[in-house]
Amino acid sequence: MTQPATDNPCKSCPTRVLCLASGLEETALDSLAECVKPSAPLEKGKHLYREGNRADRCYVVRSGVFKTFAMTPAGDEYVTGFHYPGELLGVTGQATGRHADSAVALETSTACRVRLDEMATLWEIGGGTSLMRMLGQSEKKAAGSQINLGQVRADARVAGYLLQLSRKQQQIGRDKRILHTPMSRTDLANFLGMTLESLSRVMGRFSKAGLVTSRLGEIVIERPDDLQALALHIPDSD
Amino acid sequence: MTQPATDNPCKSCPTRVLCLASGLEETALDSLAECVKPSAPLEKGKHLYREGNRADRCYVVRSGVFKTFAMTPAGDEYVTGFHYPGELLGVTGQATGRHADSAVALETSTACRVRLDEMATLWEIGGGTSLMRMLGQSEKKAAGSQINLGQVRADARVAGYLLQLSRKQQQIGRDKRILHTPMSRTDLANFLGMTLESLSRVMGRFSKAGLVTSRLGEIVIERPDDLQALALHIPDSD
DNA sequence: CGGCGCCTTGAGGTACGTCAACGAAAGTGG
DNA sequence: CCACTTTCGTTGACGTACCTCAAGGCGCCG
Repeated sequence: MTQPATDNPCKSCPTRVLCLASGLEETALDSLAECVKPSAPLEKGKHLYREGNRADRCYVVRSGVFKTFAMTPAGDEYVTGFHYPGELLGVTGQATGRHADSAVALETSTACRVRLDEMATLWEIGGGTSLMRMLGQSEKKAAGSQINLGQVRADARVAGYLLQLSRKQQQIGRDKRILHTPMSRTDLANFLGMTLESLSRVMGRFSKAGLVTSRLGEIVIERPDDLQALALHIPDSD
Repeated sequence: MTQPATDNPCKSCPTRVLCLASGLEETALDSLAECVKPSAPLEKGKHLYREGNRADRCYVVRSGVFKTFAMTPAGDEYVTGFHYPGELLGVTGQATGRHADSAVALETSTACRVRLDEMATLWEIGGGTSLMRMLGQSEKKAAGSQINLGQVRADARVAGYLLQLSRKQQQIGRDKRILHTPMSRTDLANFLGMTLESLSRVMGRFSKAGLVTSRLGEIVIERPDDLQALALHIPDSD
């Protein structure tokens, strides 16, 4: 980095190409930085927002990983997704003005706030299409998950999700073979609609077959083509 | 209706309270009608848009029901959702500029087009919060489906979806007990991640137990509480 | 060392997929 | 108007993948 430290967090943001800043003139970034404020780092386990909170803003993941989930009246947790840099969070809350899910950091993470009442200016400075693009990605990811969860076989659901994560890694400029997975097996199984034991067995089978190797907090894809054959093709859910 | 026929389709729209028009001043509706054009009625089986088409707009269902789906390279169809009046369609296409799914009318239906390049004016006339509200509902619906599909038992998935439809019926001002279901069993089973036969058996069991009665193209919920007990509670997915 | 998460591994039951035959409704042609 | 075909939904028998219950490694921290 030869350029000096700037007080504009958008100009120095590592994920700006994924974000609202994408496609904006350099000069518009100053205006953008007034609508979009990065949060202080949230440590593992800290909430970005909670179910029931007022939802007068939404968020963009800047670094780290977040988990979103909802509770049943019985107190069971239902994981609705894992969210990597460049992804929108908290949009569901805009339906009613109160968040319908909770978001918690799975490791030290940061997110940018976008206030709802600043969005009009966001459109004025030309960030509207970026916003729509991100919303589209968010819906597309949801649709991809939907198809993936529709799969009957547990192997297919796991393989499909690993590939989705792989695409995400590639999109944020990392090695697509190395999946960064700070979530617990419990959460992952919950999200994929299976039991902890089933997920463990599937991963065991994948490892034994040489499809993947799993270290602590990461999974390495060794043979993507074979995984692809197990999963059905998901319409590019980046 | 005592008022004369108007050439502003938004003012005469039966679903305007669900739509972008909600919350707008009466005077702003004229501006809104310039951004939002209703389509001619689409007959059953006609496409609103197709996978791969340019996505320079999105849609709001005005009447009828649409099915969205994607194809695998193998040619299998994957149903991603059924969409009732007041729901947004085609947002996923904004991610890349090309539609990632196809939308087809399940009965004679209409939808309003919202051109992407008109959205800036939509924000100017105050429709931005309505748009965000609708986007939020769309995401919320997706999250609800996600949780529902995460259910292991087929009974729970079916019960959960019937209740979701029930809420939708109520929202659009119809009897919440009577579900309007123009989709084929095949499509419904596909969407719910089970086989035709399983769905048939589940419905048979529900009918025999007196939980529902199913006529042609509609399902009547007789004992919502018992259905609720079968489904886990889904966070209000209106 | 002992307690506690977190994950793995094992044994057994069952819900759902698969295959296949049947029935009912709707569109077609004579 | 009635056989024919086609589509769609129901019902049955059987196998299997996954859930359930339960016990057993590991790593972490007191």
